[in-house]
Amino acid sequence: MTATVSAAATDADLARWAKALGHPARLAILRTLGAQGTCVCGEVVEVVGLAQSTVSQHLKVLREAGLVRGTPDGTRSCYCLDGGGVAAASAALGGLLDGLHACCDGACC
Amino acid sequence: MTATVSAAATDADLARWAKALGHPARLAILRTLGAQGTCVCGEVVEVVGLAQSTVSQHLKVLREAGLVRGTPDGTRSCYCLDGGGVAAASAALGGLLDGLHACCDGACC
DNA sequence: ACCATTCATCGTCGATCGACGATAAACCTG
DNA sequence: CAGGTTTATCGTCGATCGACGATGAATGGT
Repeated sequence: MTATVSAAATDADLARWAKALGHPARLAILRTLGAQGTCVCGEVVEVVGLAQSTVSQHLKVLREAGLVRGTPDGTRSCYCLDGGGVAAASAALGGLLDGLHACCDGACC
Repeated sequence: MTATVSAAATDADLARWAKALGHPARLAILRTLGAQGTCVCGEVVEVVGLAQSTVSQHLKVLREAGLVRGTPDGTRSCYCLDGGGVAAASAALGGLLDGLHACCDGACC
């Protein structure tokens, strides 16, 4: 089932994912999309308590980072988590962080 | 050992960690610190190819995010990865991303 | 004691972010 | 077709980022 998670992630990819995650509002949006399965922008607007245009901007950032997919559905827009993107980001970030080992566990610094 | 990794990470913590990771230069710095066990700012400067003041700024960001520790060592500064911080960030980010499940695997969006 | 080295900080500059309101486009509904 | 809804985009504004050079403080070496 690990379809496209194996693509080597560059540092630019890592940074893009991390940057997209680096804002509380976007975390709230991701959680909202994941928890409720909510797909409608309007509901996200209510949950995060920001202006509709601001939420739209954050959704755009998340979409361009590949963490969220969205398709227009009539007058509304259906936004979902991009499972592949989330998995790739998780693997890449986890791999990065877990691959780091401190040179000295509290000894030298 | 893994003493304080269990502290509940807030969204603000998540965002701070992710933000600190959201820049290629800082990823390079982390990798440099991890790979070589390098502790001296000057070496990091050479590796990442940025001005010394810029690297110092990035190191400050990483330190304030809790991913790196640094102590002055004579005229130099000894910078190391903060194993606890890195582990906490990894656990928190991984937990967040792995806890998200798409409402529809490619079906609705 | 003097000088060289190393690093942190300051000031600056352009670029980007984050928020908002306003507006436009697309789409149902009556 | 007219009116209402939903969303994306534009323009704006202040704040922050990211880069640099210059400066200063602390230390080590001669």
